[in-house]
Formats: sequence, structure tokens, C-alpha cells
Amino acid sequence: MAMEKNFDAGTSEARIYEAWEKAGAFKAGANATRDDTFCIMLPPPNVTGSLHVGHAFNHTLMDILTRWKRMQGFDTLWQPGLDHAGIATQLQVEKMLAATNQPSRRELGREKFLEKVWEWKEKFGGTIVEQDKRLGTSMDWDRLAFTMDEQFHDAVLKVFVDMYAKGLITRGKRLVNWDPHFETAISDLEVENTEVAGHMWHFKYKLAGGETYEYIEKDEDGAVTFRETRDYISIATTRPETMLGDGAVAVNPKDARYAPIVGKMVHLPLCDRLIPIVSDEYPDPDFGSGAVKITGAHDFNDYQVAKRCNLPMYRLMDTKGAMRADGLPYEDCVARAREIAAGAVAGEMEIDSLNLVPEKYRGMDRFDARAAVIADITAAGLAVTTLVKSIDEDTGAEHMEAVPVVDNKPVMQPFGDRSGVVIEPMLTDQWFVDTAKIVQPALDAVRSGRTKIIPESGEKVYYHWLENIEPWCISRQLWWGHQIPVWYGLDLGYEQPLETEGDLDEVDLHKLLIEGGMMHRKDVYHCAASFEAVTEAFKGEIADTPTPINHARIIEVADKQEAMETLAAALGQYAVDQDPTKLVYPVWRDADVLDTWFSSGLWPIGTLGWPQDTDALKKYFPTNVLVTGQDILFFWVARMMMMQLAVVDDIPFDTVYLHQLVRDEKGKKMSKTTGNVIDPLEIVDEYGADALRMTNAAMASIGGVLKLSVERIKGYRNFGTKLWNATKFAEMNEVFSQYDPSVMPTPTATLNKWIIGETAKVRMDVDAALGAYRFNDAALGLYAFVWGKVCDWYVELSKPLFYDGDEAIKAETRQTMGWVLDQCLIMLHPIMPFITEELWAMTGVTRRKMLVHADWPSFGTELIDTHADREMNWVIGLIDSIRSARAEMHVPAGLKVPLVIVDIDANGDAAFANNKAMIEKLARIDGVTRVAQMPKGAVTIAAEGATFGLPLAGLIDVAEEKARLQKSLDKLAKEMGGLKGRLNNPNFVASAPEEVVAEARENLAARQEEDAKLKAALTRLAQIG
RNA sequence: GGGUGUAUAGCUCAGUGGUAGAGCACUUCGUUGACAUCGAAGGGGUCACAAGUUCGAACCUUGUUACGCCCA
Repeated sequence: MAMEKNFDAGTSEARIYEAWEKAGAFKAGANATRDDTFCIMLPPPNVTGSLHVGHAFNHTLMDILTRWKRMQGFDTLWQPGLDHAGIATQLQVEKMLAATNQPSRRELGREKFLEKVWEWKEKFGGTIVEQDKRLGTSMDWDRLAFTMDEQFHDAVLKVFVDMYAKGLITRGKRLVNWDPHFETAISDLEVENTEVAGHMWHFKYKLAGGETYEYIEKDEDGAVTFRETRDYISIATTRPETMLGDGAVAVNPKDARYAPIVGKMVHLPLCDRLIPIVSDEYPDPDFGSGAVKITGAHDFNDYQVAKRCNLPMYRLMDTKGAMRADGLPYEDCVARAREIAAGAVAGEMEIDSLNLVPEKYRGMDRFDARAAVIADITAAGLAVTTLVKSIDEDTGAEHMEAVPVVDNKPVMQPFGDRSGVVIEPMLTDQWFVDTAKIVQPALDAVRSGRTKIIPESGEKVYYHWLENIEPWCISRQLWWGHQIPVWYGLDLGYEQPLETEGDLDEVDLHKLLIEGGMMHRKDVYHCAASFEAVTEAFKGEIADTPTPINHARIIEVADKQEAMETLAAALGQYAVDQDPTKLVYPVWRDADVLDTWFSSGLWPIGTLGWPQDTDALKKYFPTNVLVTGQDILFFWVARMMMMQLAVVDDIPFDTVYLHQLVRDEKGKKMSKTTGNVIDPLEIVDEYGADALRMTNAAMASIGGVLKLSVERIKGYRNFGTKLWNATKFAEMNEVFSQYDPSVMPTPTATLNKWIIGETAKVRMDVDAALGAYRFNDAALGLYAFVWGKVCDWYVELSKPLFYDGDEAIKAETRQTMGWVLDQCLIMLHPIMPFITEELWAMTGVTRRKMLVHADWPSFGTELIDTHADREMNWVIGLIDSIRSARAEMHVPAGLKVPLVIVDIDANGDAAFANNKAMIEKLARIDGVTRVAQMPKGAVTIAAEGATFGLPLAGLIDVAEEKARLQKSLDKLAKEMGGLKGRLNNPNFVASAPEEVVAEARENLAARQEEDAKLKAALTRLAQIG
């Protein structure tokens, strides 16, 4: 069967992949010949996602490791799966609903909407899996996991319940990053801070009671530069609309300008409230006026100040980022706020219920409200102004006009990474992981080296982040995800105990429902994995209420509103029929879901079957290596470390390999707007998966920048063709019909001995490289070996043996070449699985297994024949020298020329005799003779222990040959200068390692020998002309 | 502002103390019985700058400059 001219990736890849799958080649434990395990968790791609170059890169590296270990006989598992990706998926499905004119999410309601999500997932959620197969990834697809699978879901809830029970998860009103588009809290890692053009406005807050003070500015020497009597304090803000919720004005305690008025009250413009001037370290006296308005509910810095100074934090906006329109009328709210400012005690719940947005602004979008606030403050004469002179065009009269001061100033603004809208700091009820309590083991694991991060710089970043870790907000106001397993009930406890003993009368009922103001009271809540499990806790909760409520049946309702209505109805009914069996106590489940990273934080144990003590868990956990982008070191890697250690008290993996973002060839981020996106599937279509994979491997230096260029991919496609054609050459020379793959060659010819040693060297290099995650070294080492050694030299030098050798030489060369090519296929397989598997099938009639399960070699230095090594290097050097001289002398490439041996030592003599046919063929020599002295007009070829000549009299230009020799002499002189300099330095000889000194001596001797020969040649030429 | 990197051939990048490397690009030559997706030969570098450690520095230390990323 004659081989085609090159590998047809387009038609072969799918067939080969199918064969692997059919053979179960990727199943956990396939090809295992030892107990050692090797396990990689695929970082679960977003279920909405499709394969991009980043995945292609990331998955290539994992596949290389997995295939390598599998061939080595490890019990291997590469665990695939998908992430449910809360916001992204919910958004995708909502878009789909809108595009297909279906009812919206809110119209559908939670349950129906989730059905739609599942439908969508079944239909489109697997795209990336099929795309991944085109890349050749060898994952155990039978184990494909999903973070919303029932088993995984149960594991996530179990962890929540356990961590809650241990006090590691808590609920509280905290300032969070609120995304007004998705109407959910997001973590600070999901916020992108971008500098945008902003403005700074300056307002006057007047002192209460018409008080005044002496405002004095001084320069560095303490000399007074400005002095005036003021009845206001000047504040600066980039967000004027938040002033409606101010709780105070803060000044730095060291700021002398405001020292006289600290503790006094100021009028809050547009509001009927007085707020105090407080002293706090936060304001920078040199920035703006030095006085900062404090809005605890809408700014992270202000929040800290408000907590320190015990200021009320009034929430101004609703979930969409509009000014609040709920609650009691402004007058009622502000009246209560005045009482609070005067010292009345108010709880968190009550303060949050107060809507201090004046009627005028209620319901306005936050940005419209900003404009309105500015206009109103300016109209009230409370904007800080500067006088601007203008001249009336008609009258020529000069006017002095007071214009508000507005500074143009770049400000850092937070944006939601998914929604792109400005994030609003918002005071809301959220669930938090108290990360400070679980961070230590995660730090220790890396510090002690139990888990190693590559590159090392990743460890520093990891420490820095974990040492300064913030509580992790894990609740998200979404529907798609793991709903928080917490149920709430109405608080029936009562400040003043009900007067009745035992039974409930109508007066008590009234108190419970109306006077108790249940709506504004805190709820009671319990956490458990299911409603059934939480029922017990609520029975305990109502045990101390009057009979018969304490025996009420616990039922689940949708929300608090329904709970109050249900309870009222039940109590009303009881008042009528006195039938205690109909009494119910309604509870409702927390509507929020968990942060997607909370669930993917459990990926290693969750996919292996935890909390069941499965065989897979016992066998493969802790896993070996996590390969992922360094951008999710915090999002995911650090959290997995904390979570596995907190839950099962073990590290999730022993090595973390971090890589950078894949960029375009100029180093720019790929983006649709820039139009520089490379689609990996298009690359696979055009150049084959192997070329893309080889490129990925070659780019993967530790910590390296990943710039993907199509030119490079093309180069590696050519490499595949080269390998193909070398195999074709072997096939044409009957290698595969004669070769026995189960027999190790034991050749006699130097060439064959040499290439076996070279193969052994590259085997050691490749294993060392992959063991150190130096994928680029492995890829480039194989490239250099296959192309530079096997194709350029071994195949070329084998031609004289095949064409002119005797049968014994031909036979051993066939056996050697077959073996060498097999080793090439085996070692290249992890990087280029398709073409190697194809060649494996085409070249071996007696293969025991597919290449995917071939045994990885372990041979090493024992296969290196130092004598053969020396001899071949001498031959190759000689051929190089002759070729070089020919080319520089413009000897026509096709012309065969004679060679003379002027002098030669015993080693050279043997080497020349052993390889004469090869030298003649590759250097295009016709006729070798020994001469006593160099013929006139010959080109001198210097080799170790020998001098050759090319008698080209008449063919060569003497001046050109002189120039060539001189150039070589110059280069030699420079090299010898360096070597002599070192060797003449007594300190070098004394301090440098022996072998370094010996090597330098040898080098110098060799150069001196060559130098002498070339100088002699130059002298001879000088005699001619 | 804090953290953390990078700077080596025209381009993209390797190179953890011992004579500066690869691929691509470039120049010249070549339809030699695997391959023109190829072969042969060649040109091309003050290893950002400065100081230090060392017998010896692209590599270690310090500083400077420029650029990148992460977090504020």
C-alpha cells in the first residue's frame, strides 16, 4: 500500500477519535499497569460556553499530561464537566425567551423559568463537549459532571449546612457590590474598576442655628494665607445623589481648619435633617476641602466610617438602582430619622425601612436624581461658586456671575463584569463565608509545599491575597443555581409576654398580628438540607408559644407575605372553630442562590462522588494537578483550597499550573470588538488539531506570554507533514514489512548505533521536561530531534545503506529505523495524537495495542554508544564543512567534486572509512585520493585530526577563498582570545570546576589545531596569487 | 497607591553562573530516487540602562527607565 503524500486531518481525525472512544481508551483506569494514580479535574467550562483558544490551550496541556501518564501505565482519570454559571446562563435563557416572544422570567415565575433553563441546557449545553473532542482531548466522558446534577447539588447543600452549623457561614446586613441590571449582589472579584471621566461637585452644608466659625488656611510655614468667617462647611462629592442619605460630615482629627466645629450639627441640603460633623482618620485634609460627606449605605469607605462612628446608614435606592419609592411618606420617615439623630435607639431593620428620599426624587433613576439634586442645591444657593466676569454684548456692561465649581476629574468607577453597568454599593442582607476562619490551612498547605504553585510567582500572589482576605459574599439574587437551604419563619416571640396563661384569646391574636408589627420584626431562621429536615428546628422554635400555636403544623409557603396571610387566616379560622388541628405555622425558603464559585469550589470532591465514600474518591483524591488560567487564582483555586480543606481536611491537588491569557500574535487580548479572535475550530479545520496542539505546547513556557500566530501553527502543520514523509520514506524502503516492533535493534553500523543513542537522549529530555511542566521544552526537543536529527541526518545518511549496502546492513537499518520511528510516534503522541495514531496503524501489522495505549519507553543512557556518538559528530561536521566551502566558493550544487586527504590520524581514518559512502553522497564527492601535500588552488577543509582539500583549481576565485579563510580565522581568533584569557587567569584555573577547565583546554586545543591548518592554507594561497 | 511580572536577532520567544540559541522572516543556490507544507548555504545581537558580587554575569544583588497584569 503506497502512502498518500500527506496526512488528511480533515477526514481522519473524527474516525480516529471515534475509534478511541469505541475502545474505551479514555475511561478511568484504562491501560493501567500499576497502582499509582494520576487525576486531573477539568476546570468546568461555563455551560453556555463554546470552545475558544483559551480552552484549547488549557485543554491541550491537560491532555498531554493525561496521555503521557496513561501511556506510562498510571491509573488515570481526566474528569470532565460543566459549570451551571448562574448569571451567564440565566441571562442567556432570558435573552432566548425575549427573542422567541415567550413570557419573560418574571411572568413565568421561578419554577417554570427553571424548567426553561433545564430545557435550554439539554439542548445547547453540550456544545463545548463536542468541540473538545475535535481537539482530541482524552477525558472520561462517561463521567461528565454538571454542578447542578442531583448528586452534586446535594453535596453543595450539605457543605452549606455543615459550614453553617460550624459558624463558618453567617447572614448579615453588609455593604455589597450590587448589580442593578441583574438585581443581585456580586463578589468583588466580579467587579471591574475602570477609570472614567467624572466630575466633582462642591456643596455647602450650613451650620445649625446660624453658627459661624473662623475658617483659616495656612501654608507649610504656618503663615496664614486665607481667612474668612463661614457659616458652612464645604464638602466635595462625585456622587451628589447620595447626599440624601448622609449620616454625617467627617473631617480629619488633625485638620485644624475644622477643629472648632467638630461635634456641631449641619443642615443637610434638600432634606429636613441635621447631621453631625464627626472626626475620623479617613478624610484626607489635602484632598478637596478636607471634609467628606458620609453615606454609609452607598460607599465602601463611608461604610467603615459610619461603623466606627456609629452613624445610621440609610438606604436610598431599590434593586434597580432607582431612588426608593417604597415605605412611609417622607415626612414620617424624616421625623423618625430626627429622633434617631437625637439619640433614639433603632434597629438595623427599622433604619433600612426608613425611606429618606424626599417625595420629589422618589422613583427617579439614580443618574436622573443626580442631575436633579445638583440643580436643586445650586438653586438653593448651596453650591460652592466662583465669580466669572462676562461682558454684555449689547450694553458692554461687565457682569460678575457666580458659577458653581465643578472639577473635571477622572474617577475609578466599578462596573459589573457581566452586565457592564455601574455597580452600586448597597446595604443588603447577604450570606457570607467567614473566610478568615478557614484561610489558614489553605495558606499552610502552600507554605509547606504540600501544594505547589507553578510559576512560583503565583505563590506570592496567593499568599498576599489570602493574608488580606475579605469575607466572601456567597448569596446571589438569582433563580438559576443552588437555592440557599435556609427557611424563615415569623418571630412569634414577644417583648412583653402574653398575659394569658395557656390558651390564646382574641386579644392575644390581635396583638400578634397587628400590634406586633410582624412585618417589621426580625424573622427567625433555620438551616437544613431540606424542608423535612428543617421542620424539626421550627417545632422547637414555636414550642414556647401559647397553646395551641405550639402544636401548629409547619408548612412551606412562597415568601413572607404569603406566610403572614396564611398565619392570619389560620388564626382567624381558629378563632371561629377552635379547631387546633387546622393551625399552621408557615415558613418560606430563602429566595437566593449560592455564588457559582461556591459550588465549583467543591469540584474536586463533588465530581468524585462526595459525600459518599466512593471508590473514585478513595482512589483519585487528592488529585494531582490543576491546570488553569492565573486570572482565576482567587476566584477558584484559592477557594477550592479553602473549601476542600474545610470540608474533607485535605488538599484538592498537589500541583497548580497557572498560565496566562491566550492573546493574538501581537499580544493583544482577543475580543469580538477588535476583531482579532482566532476560532480554534477554524484552525483545526484548516491545519488539523495536531498543529494547534503542537503550537500550544511550544508556547507553554512557564509563566510565558501566550501569543498565538497562524504562521506558527502553519509551521507545526509542516512538521506533521515532515514526520509523515519520513515514515513514507521508510515504507518505500520496506522497513515496515520487515521490522519486528517487539525486538530491540542491536545494529553494527555506526549510524544506527548513533540514532539509537540520540533517541535515548530525547526520551530523557522529554520526560524531564514534562515532569517539570515545561511543555515547550518537550515540544521543541521533539521537534528538533524528529526534524533535525531523524529527518535531516538519519534518513539522509541511511540512503547509501539502503541503496548500496549488503542485505545484513539493510536488515539492521530497517529494524533500527522502524524502532526509531516508533519511538517518535510514541513520544509525539501526547502532543500530536491524531497523526501519530494514524501512522501507528499504517506502519504496524503486528501492533498489540493502539498507540494511545502504547507503552511509554524508559530507556536511557545505556543506549548511548559514545564511540558512535563521536564518530557521527565527526562525519556530520566534515559534511557540513565541505558543503559550506562549496556554497561559499559557488560550486554548482549539482556538481560532484573530488576530495583529497592530505593527512589524517587513525581515528579519522576509521571514521572516514566507515562512512565513506555517506560523506560522498551528502557532500557530493566523486573520488577520494590521498595526497602528500595540498594541491595548488585547492580549498582547505579542516577536521579534527585531519586535513582535507577540494582541488577546485580553476573553479574557485583565490581572493574569495582567502576571504573565506580569513573570516574563519577571525572568528577563531576571537574564540581563542576568550579561552586563553580565562585559562591564563590563575583564579579561573583554581576556582572553576575541573570539568569546566578541562573543557576550556580541549576547546582551545581544537581551535588551535584548526587555526594552524587554516593559516597554512592561507600561506599556500598567498604563494599562488 | 499596594502587589506581581517583563525587557535577549527584523518578528515571536527559549535560555537558573562557564564560547549567546530556536522558529518565522530575510539573502543566495537547488525539480539529487520521503517531503517545495522541501533541501543546502548565509547575513543578522553593547542580552533595556547603571553600579555591585564573582576567576567568570543574559542569568545573582541594588538602583534607574519603559511596558504588562492583578488589587485598591
